[in-house]
Amino acid sequence: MTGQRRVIARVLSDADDHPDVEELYRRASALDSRVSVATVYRTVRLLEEKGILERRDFGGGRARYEATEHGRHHYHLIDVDNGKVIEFEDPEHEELMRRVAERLGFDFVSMRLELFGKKRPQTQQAGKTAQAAKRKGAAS
Amino acid sequence: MTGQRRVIARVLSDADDHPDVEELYRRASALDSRVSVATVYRTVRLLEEKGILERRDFGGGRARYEATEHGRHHYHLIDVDNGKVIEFEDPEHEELMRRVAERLGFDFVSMRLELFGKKRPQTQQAGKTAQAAKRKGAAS
DNA sequence: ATAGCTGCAAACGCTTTGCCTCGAA
DNA sequence: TTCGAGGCAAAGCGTTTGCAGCTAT
Repeated sequence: MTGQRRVIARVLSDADDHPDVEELYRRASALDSRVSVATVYRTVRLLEEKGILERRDFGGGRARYEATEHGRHHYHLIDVDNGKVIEFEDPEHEELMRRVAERLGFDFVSMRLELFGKKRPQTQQAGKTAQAAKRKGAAS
Repeated sequence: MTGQRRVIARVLSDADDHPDVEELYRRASALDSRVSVATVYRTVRLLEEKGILERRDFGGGRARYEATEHGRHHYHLIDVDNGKVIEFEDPEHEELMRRVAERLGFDFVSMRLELFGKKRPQTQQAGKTAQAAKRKGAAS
């Protein structure tokens, strides 16, 4: 394992948001200026194949990544005004979809679910989820 | 309105599947060899802006289109083995997601839901939905 | 006649890849 | 020393666009 791969892996495991390749490249470059975008692409693909990382597509043309969560799945709510991503759980959901697939004569393989919303301005009791999201830069 | 736009519009309204631009171009060319891909792209974008058409992204890099349905929404189950798309309804779903958004302090704007599955081989009682899907070529 | 549409090919944005060098083991 | 990893730049892919000519109205 080389230095650049180590750096990229570190950036990825440190990230608690959903960076795209450009952002990963930026963060990795800050730690070690020798990394190139090509290596970020290659590393990210490698880690995805190993199941360590998951590629997400929130629209907007670029892939975004997050560490694979073993256990509870979560879904994403994208703020249409600023692209920020809020994670949420919905335990019943997968079971529901599993039944739908079954009803259609299919075995459930996976699903993709994204919610798009606008922050409700009036009631400010959004809770810590929104607060946590607010801390990061644009498009977490 | 020119001939090529008419042809493309016709191909689109005739389609009961989810063609991508390449496929639309193929079908339109068969009716009128004067159409170009650029025009297909332009027309499809135009119709989407007018709300007549909806762009879908089922993964695989290319956009796919279907006529806007006024009224009941539907979702898509993609057969991972051959890319075929089966539509299904789930009336409660949107209401469910609307509540999730609300709980997070957001107004629901839209959602994206895709199911990926493998056709179950044993029980052959899949029903007409699967039958209907079977009639079309690859990737409906 | 004229505003708008079309075809063609070039340009674009993201991602991949060929090739040759470099570095880890 | 050897073989995989990395850098760079070119290529690839779907999509968009500039430009000049053509077409409905």
